[in-house]
Amino acid sequence: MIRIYNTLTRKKEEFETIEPNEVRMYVCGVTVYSDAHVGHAMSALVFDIVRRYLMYRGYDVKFVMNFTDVDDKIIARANQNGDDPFKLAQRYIDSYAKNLEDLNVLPATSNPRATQTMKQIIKMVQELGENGYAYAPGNGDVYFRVTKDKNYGKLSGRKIEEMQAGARIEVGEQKEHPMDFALWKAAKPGEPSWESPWGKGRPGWHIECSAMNLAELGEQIDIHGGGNDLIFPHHENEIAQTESLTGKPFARYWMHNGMLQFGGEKMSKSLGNLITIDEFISKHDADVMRMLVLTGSYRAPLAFTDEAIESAEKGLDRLKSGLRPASVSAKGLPAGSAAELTAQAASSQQAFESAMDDDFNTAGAVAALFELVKAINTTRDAGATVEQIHPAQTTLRTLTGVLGLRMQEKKGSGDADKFINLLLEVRTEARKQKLWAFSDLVRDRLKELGVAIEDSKDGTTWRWS
RNA sequence: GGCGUCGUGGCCAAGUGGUAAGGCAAGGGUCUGCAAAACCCUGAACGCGGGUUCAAAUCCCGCCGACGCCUCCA
Repeated sequence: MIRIYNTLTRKKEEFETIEPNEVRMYVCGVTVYSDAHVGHAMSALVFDIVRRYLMYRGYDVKFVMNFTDVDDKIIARANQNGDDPFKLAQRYIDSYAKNLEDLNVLPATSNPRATQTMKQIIKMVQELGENGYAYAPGNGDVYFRVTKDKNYGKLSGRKIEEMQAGARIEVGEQKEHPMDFALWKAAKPGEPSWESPWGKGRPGWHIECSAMNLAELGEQIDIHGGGNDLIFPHHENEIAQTESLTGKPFARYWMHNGMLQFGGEKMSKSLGNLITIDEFISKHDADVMRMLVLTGSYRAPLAFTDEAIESAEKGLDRLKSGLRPASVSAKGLPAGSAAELTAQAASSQQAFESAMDDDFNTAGAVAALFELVKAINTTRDAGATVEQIHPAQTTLRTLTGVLGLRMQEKKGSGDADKFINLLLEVRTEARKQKLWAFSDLVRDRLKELGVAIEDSKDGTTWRWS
């Protein structure tokens, strides 16, 4: 039984889907006006891991992630560059899609966009108006009437009366209540706009997610995810809009990931303390970013430091060490000893599952994998054959795959292989003649070129490092 | 100020009532010409103060501290 921490109830709850064996899942994507940073990567990775695990557990997962492709910041950025806002958004959508692919994030079942959901958005705003939850003061804006919604604040644990201190009304807005928020915004000159019953305008930020959910997944979904900075106001407002319209509970489980910390603070565009996904990928294997997320806890803040990155990198190497083949000249172990390893693999798998079942405790799951790696390595060292460690390695490969790790050894160009092998042949000959200085020189120089050599009694092996 | 998350060895981090996982780093060892890798061994860690209990890192109260949200934000 899977248990999930639900932001709505502030408790871990048993996971029960609306439809048997089917999970309807929606994750808030990004507003596409600049390059995505590693904080976005964290969120994408967290929900990719959730999704992969649910799939492993036999669920058919419908996974929707949106793109906010019309918004103040996109327009501002486009104006600044003399660019077309739609083209700009498309460019960043493409680049984010590439980032996700690099990070080995499974493609969403669908990626709806605000601009392609306009009809449903307008319809929804209209219906909210008919129900008395929305009002149009006549300036072309439409607002949501929070005082009409008795449950407003239930996700973030806030009360309307207590929030008024921080609320403010922008010039030109005509809100009945300071906490009311825009469903539809009148177009200013030169802005992209759509025809609507209230004149030319564009949607407010929150309504698009409500409309896309409704269009893609229906009135009720199982899991709604996003960063915890979206709890208020974004998700609170989504709930208000959707539930005011349908009269049904919207999402069963609200999941929120913690923020990536950089220099003790949240990494964010407004603080400017960010590292883009492209930058990270250019320096590290994408698995390293995933490993960083896996060794932490998805709901807690994650420190993005050089030390943490290095630790993740080393941990990843260690996991990979479990996949190295046994020596072909290994003598083999008695059947009983080999069976012990297979039994260890089964119990590691159980430990992995019970950790993951408990609110996707990836740190505990990875620990189970490390124990499996140790068992494999020990058995290999003891002289097991390739076949004897193979079943355990298959388990390791499967479970790291559930976490979305690629576990690929680094590769150089294939052309180099034969020259490296030749060089090592020469070096082996030199070692026979005890030409240590020469042998070490070859090793050191290859190391500088990224080729790591390991001598053992069975011969010399090498790999890209 | 309000809401929330959290404080476990040098660092990251699991565990949430019954003798404290795991990874990284450190030290020692096996193997090796030397390295590397792997393996073995070592390490007086539960923020502070009360309380409940036979028993608390784990529950309750108070305090201190960190971070997030309360305004666009994954």
